[in-house]
Amino acid sequence: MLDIKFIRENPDLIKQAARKKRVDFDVSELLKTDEERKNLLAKIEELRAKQNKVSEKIAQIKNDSEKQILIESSRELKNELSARENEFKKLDEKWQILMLAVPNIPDPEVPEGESDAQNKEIRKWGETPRFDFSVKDHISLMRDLNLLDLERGVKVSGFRGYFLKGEGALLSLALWRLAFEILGKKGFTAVLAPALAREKNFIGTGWLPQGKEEIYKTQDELYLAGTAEVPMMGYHGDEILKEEDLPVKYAVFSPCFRREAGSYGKDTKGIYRLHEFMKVEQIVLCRADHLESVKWHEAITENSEELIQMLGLPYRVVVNCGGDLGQGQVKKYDIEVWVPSEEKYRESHSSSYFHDFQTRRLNIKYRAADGKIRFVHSLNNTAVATPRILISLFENYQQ
RNA sequence: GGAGGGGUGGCAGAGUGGCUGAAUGCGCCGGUCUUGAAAACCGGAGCGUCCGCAAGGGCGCCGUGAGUUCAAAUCUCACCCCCUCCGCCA
Repeated sequence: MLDIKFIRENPDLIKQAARKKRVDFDVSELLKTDEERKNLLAKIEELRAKQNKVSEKIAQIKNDSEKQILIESSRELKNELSARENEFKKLDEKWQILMLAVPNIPDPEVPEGESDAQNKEIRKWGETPRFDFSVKDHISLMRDLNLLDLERGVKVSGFRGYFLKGEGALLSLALWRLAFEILGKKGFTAVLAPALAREKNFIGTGWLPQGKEEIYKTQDELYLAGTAEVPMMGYHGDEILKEEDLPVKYAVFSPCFRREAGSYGKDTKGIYRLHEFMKVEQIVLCRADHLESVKWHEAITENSEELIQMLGLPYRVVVNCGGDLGQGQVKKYDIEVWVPSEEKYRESHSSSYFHDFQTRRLNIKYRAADGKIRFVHSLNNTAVATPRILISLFENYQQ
């Protein structure tokens, strides 16, 4: 969500943002609705002011017949008011829907492009390994060592189901622990978060309403989060933080659930794309300052690079193009690790910042040093996601 | 699953239809006193939004939403959450 005042003053920026993000959004419709809404609200408030004055008089007057006359006139006001209020309710609903669809403004450094194919590499680390034998993929490597059971995974869990066993299971635990270790040293608080969360957390983070197809819904009006970003951002919802407590930094572990609705044919083999996986996520809430956001964006990206470097995996960092950005994201880096069986770098981490797009929806503020209350800025990045990272780990180190 | 109690400002806690945006206490901010502090005393202070250069003013906000009423923190209904007891349970 953006500030309506900002939208009123900068409709062209919104227009450009929608174009760059390849989002279909009509600012002029929002502005028209906003204008109507504002005018109607002014009218309603005027009527209420009158109503309040009359009410006050009624309370004071003793004379019964005079009182009756006032009550009669108040009744008329009431009728007019409720008609206007009904009108307003419809208009406001439309306004809300449009407001939730407004894309955040991408950073000028975000490259033009339709999809991840146009993401731009900004740096590379490590040598891609050369093998003097024919390379196996992670599926056969892990299956041969009895660390992964996809067949029984599907039997039990359905399409994209899996079991990790033995050292495959233990290695996963070790990776989460390593992520907590590295981030703990940098002042991140370790958190185990629920994956089951209320709808408002999904709207707040921008996963809903647009991503409806991607999310599992339970029969109790709760949803399964696709990332710990959802519960962890909701954690401070409706709070006013102290400036001296910023930045707030969390390393959050949670299971992650994704329907993968738009990718039925994609990555159907192995453990790259799953309905259920585990992840340690970095979450940062910082002061409402662009440079502060940029600083932390670089920092959380480097944290993940540090982890990948410790694992000795060749990787590259790309800056995502406009068409590959989420609605709320200002800028995003993906880290892609080398997958020998595909001879490609593939996404393992995703690092983005949002300015106050999420915190405005979630109502997360802080009292700044000047006494003003502002929305904090939010950022997040993967620390490590399993089992996906295992693909590179097994394939790059095969002998 | 059953029975009961409750959600009010940073916190505690009054308030059962108009004089209540809300008593009181604690905490917070400013001042007096003091070498300095504490105590005491005096004063101040909610959030959002709209109009306005400003001073100021309008509207909304007592868990959420709907309703009754000329008028709702206060009455009615639904929902959410918390607490106590019983049952079940990793």
